[in-house]
Amino acid sequence: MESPTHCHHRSHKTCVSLVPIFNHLSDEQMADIAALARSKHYKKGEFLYQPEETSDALYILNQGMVRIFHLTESGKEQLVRFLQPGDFTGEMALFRSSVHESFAQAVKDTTICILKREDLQPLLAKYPAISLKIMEEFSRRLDQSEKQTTLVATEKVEARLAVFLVELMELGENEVTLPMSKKDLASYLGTTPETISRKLSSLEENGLITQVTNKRIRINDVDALLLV
Amino acid sequence: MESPTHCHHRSHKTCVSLVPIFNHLSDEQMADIAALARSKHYKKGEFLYQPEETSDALYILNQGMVRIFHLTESGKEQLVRFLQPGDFTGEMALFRSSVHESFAQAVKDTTICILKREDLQPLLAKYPAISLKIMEEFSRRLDQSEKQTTLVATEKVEARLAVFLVELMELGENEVTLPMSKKDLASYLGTTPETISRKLSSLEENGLITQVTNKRIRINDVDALLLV
DNA sequence: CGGCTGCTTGAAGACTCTCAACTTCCGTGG
DNA sequence: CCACGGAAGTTGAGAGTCTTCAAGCAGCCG
Repeated sequence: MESPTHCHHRSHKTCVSLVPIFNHLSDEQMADIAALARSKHYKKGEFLYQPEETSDALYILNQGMVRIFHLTESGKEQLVRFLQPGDFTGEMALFRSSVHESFAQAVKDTTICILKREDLQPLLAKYPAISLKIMEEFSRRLDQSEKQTTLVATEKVEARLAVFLVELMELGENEVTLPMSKKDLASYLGTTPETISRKLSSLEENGLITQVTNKRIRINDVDALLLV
Repeated sequence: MESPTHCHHRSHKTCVSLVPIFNHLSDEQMADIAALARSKHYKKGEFLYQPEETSDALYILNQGMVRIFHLTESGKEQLVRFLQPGDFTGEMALFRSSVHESFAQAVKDTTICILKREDLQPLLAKYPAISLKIMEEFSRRLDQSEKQTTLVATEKVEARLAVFLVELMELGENEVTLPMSKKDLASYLGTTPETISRKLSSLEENGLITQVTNKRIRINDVDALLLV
C-alpha cells in the first residue's frame, strides 16, 4: 500500500505501474506514460461511462471497485465483469467503435487513471511490447468470456454457482469471500437472487459448503462441488 | 473467387490476402508472410485441433467451414463459434497457454493456412500494424462473446432465436439461410434441438417467420421478432 | 434400398422464475 | 450510541419454461 494521499501529478506512476500491460516497462518508460495519464475520482454509485457515450479512453482502476454491466431491452441487468485494482476497461474503444455499449459503475469510492486514445496510440507504436501485453489480456478475457457463455448455456444454476465458488478459492484456502452482492452474483450467473439463496442453502444442507457470514463461505468438499 | 486449383507454394498468398489482419499490408509484405505459411487440407469431420493438444499456430480459414466447440464435464457440446473463409483461430496460443481448450472441427472439406507461432512473433515486431489489426479482431470477438453471454443469461429461447435470425439477415434481404445444423444452432443458443424446432414452429404460427425449407427461413416481421 | 443422422412431435417431469411477505443488514441522522 | 429507513437477502407457493425420453418421420449417402 502507498501512503493514503491523493494523486498529485507525480503519483500517476502508481496507476501505470499497477497494471500488467505497463508494469513490465522500465521506470523511465513508465514515467513517460504516466505523464499522459489523468487521475479521476468517483464516489460510490457514480458511473464511469454509460452506453451511447463516446468512448475514447483507457480506464485503469487504481483503488476501489467497478462493475461492468449490460442492460437488456427488457430492462434486465447483466453483470459482465468486476474490476479490481489493476484491471482496466475501455480498451474496446481504442480499436473499434467509439460508443460505449455497457455501463461502468463504481461500487465503492474509486480512483482511476485515464489514458486518452490519442495519447495511447503513439505509445503502442513506440513500445510494441505494450501491444503484446494488451493482446495477452484480450486473449485471457476472451477465453474467460467464452467459458462463461458455455457455463451459462449448458449448466444448471447449482453447477454454475459451484464453479464460481471454486474459481474464487485461493491456493491453500478453503474459505472464500464473495466479491459482490448476491444480487450481482445472480446477474453474473444468469439467474435471480432468490435462486442463489436457495442453491446456497441446498449446497449447505448437503454439507458441501458452510455459510459463515453473509459474504463468507467455507468450502468443505471441492471435488464434490465440481461434480454437482 | 480464385481459380479452383489447389494450393501450390505460390498460392499461399491467397490465404494471407484473405484475412483482415493481413490484407491491409503491401503485396511485398504479404508475400513475406505468405512464405511462412503452410497450407493444409481437412476432410469433413476431421479435427484441426482438440483440447490438450499443444497450441502453437494461427489457423486461417481459406475454404470450407469450421466449428469451434467446448465439451463440458457432463459431455455436452457447446458451440462457441463458426469460422467462415477469412476467419482465423488459434490466436490464443500466440500469447498465453500453449494448450487448446476447445475442439475445431471441419464441417465440410476445408483448406486452411497455418502460421507457426515462432514465425509469427517476429512479424508482429516487424509490422506493428498487424498487432493493431489483431487487437481490433480480439476486441470485436470479445464484444460479441459478452453479448452472447448476456443473451443466453437473460433472454428466453424464443428471444435468443429471434435475435439470432435478425442478425443473420443481410441488408435488403428478408430471407436467411441457417449456416449450421439445427443441432448446432441449439447448442449455440444454449438449448436443445427439440426446443429449437418447437420455437420455430411457434414463430411461424404467429406469422413472424416462414420456414421455406429446412435451412431457409423468411422473415416476415423484423420488428415484432425483436420484441419477442 | 437400407441405414444413419437429423429433425419433428408428444407427454411428463424437472428446474427456475415470479410475486409476495418477512427478516436481516447497514448506513444515516438524531 | 441508538433508532430508523431502505436495501439486500431469505423463504414460501404457484406458474411457466425448458429438458428429457420416446417414437415417428425425412433426407442423404453408400
